Amino acid sequence: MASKTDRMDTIVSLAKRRGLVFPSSEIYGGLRSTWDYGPIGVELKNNVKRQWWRAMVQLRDDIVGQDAAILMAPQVWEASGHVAGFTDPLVECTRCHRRFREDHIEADPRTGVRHCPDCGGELGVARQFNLMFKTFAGPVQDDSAVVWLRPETAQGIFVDFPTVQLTNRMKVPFGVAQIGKSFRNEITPGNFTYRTREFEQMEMEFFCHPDSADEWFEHWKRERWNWYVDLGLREPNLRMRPHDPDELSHYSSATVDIEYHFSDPAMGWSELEGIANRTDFDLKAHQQHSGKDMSYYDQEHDERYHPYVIEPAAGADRAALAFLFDAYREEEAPDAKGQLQRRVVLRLDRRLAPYKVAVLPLSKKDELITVSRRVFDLVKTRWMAEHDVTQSIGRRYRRQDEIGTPLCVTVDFTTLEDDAVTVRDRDTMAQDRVSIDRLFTYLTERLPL
RNA sequence: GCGGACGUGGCUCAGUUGGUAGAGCACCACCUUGCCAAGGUGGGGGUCGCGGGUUCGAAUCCCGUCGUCCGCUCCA
Repeated sequence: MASKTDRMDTIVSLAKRRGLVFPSSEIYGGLRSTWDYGPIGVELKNNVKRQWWRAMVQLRDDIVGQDAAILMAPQVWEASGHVAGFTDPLVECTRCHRRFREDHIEADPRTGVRHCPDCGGELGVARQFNLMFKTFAGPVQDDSAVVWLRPETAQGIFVDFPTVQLTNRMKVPFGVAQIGKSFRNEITPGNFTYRTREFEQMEMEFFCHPDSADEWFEHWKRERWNWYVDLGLREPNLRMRPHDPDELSHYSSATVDIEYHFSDPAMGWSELEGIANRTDFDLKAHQQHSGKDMSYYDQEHDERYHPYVIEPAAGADRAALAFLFDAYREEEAPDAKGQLQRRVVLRLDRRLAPYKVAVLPLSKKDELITVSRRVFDLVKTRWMAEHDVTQSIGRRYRRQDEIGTPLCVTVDFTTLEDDAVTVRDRDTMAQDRVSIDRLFTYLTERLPL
C-alpha cells in the first residue's frame, strides 16, 4: 500500500494544485487513463517537445520533420503487422482469476484443457485483445468504413518515405522525425501520465545502409542518453536496458530501452524511450502490400536497396513526468524571522521551465504595479512570463519555486528612483540589481534556448 | 477485464446509533507589512463522485455505475 509520502502522490498533488495536469472530464467523474495538461503543464510538455525537435531536427542536417495524419488507410496496419501482431489472446483462470497470454500456456495433450500455472484451475476461453482503437470513417458504420487510430507515429514516416526522400533530395543515411498522438488500448493503464491509452510520441526513423545499421544503433543510443542528461536528468537515475530476444517487438531485431528510476516504489526503473533496429521490415512490408517500390537508389554507388531503420521512440508524457520527478526538491529555507521553512522547488532545466520569468511588484501600490506591468509587457514579448501581484513577496517567490520559474524580477520602491529591478535566481536565491535598460540582455544571457 | 481498499468545498480532513453539512489551508476584497509562505477585517464556494432504491427523512443503509489506488498483465 502506497503511503502519503510516496513521491508519486506528491507529484500528482503538486500537478493538480498548480494546474499542471489533472483528470480529464472530471465534472463527469473522469475517464480512466485520460489527463489534461493545464496552463503550466502544457508549457512544460511543449518545452520537452521543443527541445526534442531542436536536438533532432533543427540542429541536425541529416534529419527532417513531418506531421502525418493520425487516421491512415487500414492496409497500413495490416502491412505493419499491427492488426495481427498487436493482438494478445488472453485467458483467465476460472478459479483464481489470474490472466495469462494464451500462447504461453500449453494445453493438456489428452483432454485439450488448459490449466492455470498458479492454482491448477481450469482456464476460460481465450479472448482476443487488439491494442488498437477501432473506429469508423464516414456515415456508414460497417466493415468497409473501419479505420484505426494509429498505435505509433512511425508508420506515417514509412509510408511517406519515398515522397520525403525525393521531394527533399535526402540521401541515405537520413532521418525523419515526428511528434504526435498515438493510441493504444492498454489492458491496464496507470501510474498517472506514465501509461495512458492516448499518449504523445516523439519518434524518429533513421534510414541507413544495412551494413551500417549497428553503427547507427550505437550512435542513437549515445545521442538519446545524452539528450536526457543534457536536459538535467541525473545520470544515476538513468540506465540502458537491452531487450531479451523473447521480448522484442514483431518488427525489431534489437532494442534498447532508456529507463529512468522513478522515486516511487510502484514504478522504480521504467522505460522512457526505446531505441530499436527495425531492419527493413517496414519498408519491405509496405512494398509488398502496396505494390509500390519502397527501395532507395544510391546513385553514387549505383546500388539499390531497402534501408535499415534505427528508431529512437520516446514518450513526450513520460519524458515530462521524468523531468518533473527529477526536478522535484523539498528544501529548507529561512523565512523573514530566520526560521527554517519547507521550500518546494522544481529545479527544472531552464529550457524546460514553464515560465521563464515572474515579474513581481514588491507591494500592490499603484505606482509599483504600473512599473511592474511595464516590465512584464517587455519581458513577455520574448519569454513565457507571469505577473503576480497577490500576497507577500516571500509567498510569491515560493509559488514560483514550486513551478520551477528560474528568474523572478522584483520591482520595489527604489525602482521608482533608479529604474533598476532585483532579479532573484531560483537555484541560488541570489539577487542581482539590474537596470531596466539592461534587463533584456541580462535575461537573454541566463535563459538558453 | 478479475479480486481488494477507497471517493465529503481547489487541497487535507471532521461529521456521533440515518434527521437535510463543518474546520484548517487555499481563493477574493480592503487594511497592514515591505525581499523569501501561513498579520487583521470581511467575503465567495459543497444537492457529500453519479444514478436508483429503502425510509416520514440518507453524506451516513442497499444495488448499480464512474473514477482512484494496490495486485494479475503491458510498454512510448
